[in-house]
Amino acid sequence: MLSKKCKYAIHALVYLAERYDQGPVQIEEISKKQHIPHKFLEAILLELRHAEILESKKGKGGGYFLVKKPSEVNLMQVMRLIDGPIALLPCVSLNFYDRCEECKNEKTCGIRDSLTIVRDETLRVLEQSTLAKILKREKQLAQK
Amino acid sequence: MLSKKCKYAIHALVYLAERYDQGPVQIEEISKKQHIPHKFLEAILLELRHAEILESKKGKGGGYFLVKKPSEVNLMQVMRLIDGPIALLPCVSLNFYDRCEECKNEKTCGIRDSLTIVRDETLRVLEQSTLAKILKREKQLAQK
DNA sequence: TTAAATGCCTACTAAATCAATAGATTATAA
DNA sequence: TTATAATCTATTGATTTAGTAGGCATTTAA
Repeated sequence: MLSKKCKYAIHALVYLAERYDQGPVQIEEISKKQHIPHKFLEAILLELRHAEILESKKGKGGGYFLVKKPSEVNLMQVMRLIDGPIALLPCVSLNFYDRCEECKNEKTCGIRDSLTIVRDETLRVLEQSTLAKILKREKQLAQK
Repeated sequence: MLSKKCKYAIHALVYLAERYDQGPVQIEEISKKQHIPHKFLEAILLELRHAEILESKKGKGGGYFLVKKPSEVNLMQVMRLIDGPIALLPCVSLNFYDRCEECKNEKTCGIRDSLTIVRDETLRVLEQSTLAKILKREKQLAQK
C-alpha cells in the first residue's frame, strides 16, 4: 500500500497541476485545501523540489509551483521518489535492485517470473497516469 | 514490497508442494532447508493451517502437509493471507476495503481509476501463479 | 504406560519505519 | 526594515516487522 506521505504528495501535485502556470502557491493553502499537516507537507514539497518536479520561491508572494508540465509527471515517478520500489521483491526491482537474502539461488527461483510480470504491468499503468490525466478525470467526475 | 514473512510462507509452501502426498514434513526440516528461523516458521505454518491450506499431525512422525492440491494454491491467496491487501489504496481494495481519510471525496478522486487497473492486472497474474506452476518453473530453471 | 517427539499457544522484545512536530535560519518583496 | 514564506536540523511517539522464549498439549513408538 502507498504511504500517507505518497498520497499527500500526489494530492498536492494534482492541486498544483490545476494551478499550472499561474504562479507560486503557498504551502499553507495546499495544506488547508488538501487536509495535509503543514510541516509534513513542507518536507514532501521539498523532496519534490529536489527531484526537480517542483520549484519554489521564498519570501512574500512565494510558494511552490510545477516546473514540469502536468502531462510530464506521472504516478510511477512520484511513487518511486516517495515510497521507493514498485516491484514486490527487491530482486525484480529495476530501480532499487537488491539480492533476496531469502533466495538460496536467484537463478532457480520460481517466483520471480510472475512478479516480474506484475512489475511490468504496474509500471505500464502508473507511467500512463499523468497529473494531466488525473486532473481531467477529476473534472469529469465532479460534473456528474 | 512483500514482507519477509510472506516470502518465507511462499518458499515453505513450494517446499511442501514438492512433497505433496508424501506425508507430513517437520518444521525443522523446512526451517533448515529454506533458511527460515524455526519459531518464525512455526507461526507462519500455523496461519496457513488456520486458512486451511495446510494440515498438521502432532507427535512423533508428525509435521505439516498441503491439504489443497499445488494447482489450487496461488500467490494471490498467500499474499492476502500474510500481508493483507493487494491494492495500493484501501479504497480500491476488494477484500480489505476502507475509506481513504485523505480523500475529501472518493467519488471525484482521479487516482482511483489507475489504481483499480493496477489491482486487477496484479490479481490476474498472482491468481495464475500456483504452487504447481512455480515448482514446475523451478525444475525447468534448475536443469539449465 | 511412559518417554520422546512434535505441534500449539501466549507473551515479550529489539529494530525499523511511518507520521508528524518544533524551532531556528535564510531569502524575498513591499 | 519588517513581515512573509520557504529551508534545514533534530526530535518524538506510534506502529509494524521480525523475531525470541518458554511452557503446554498431543501423538506415537517402545
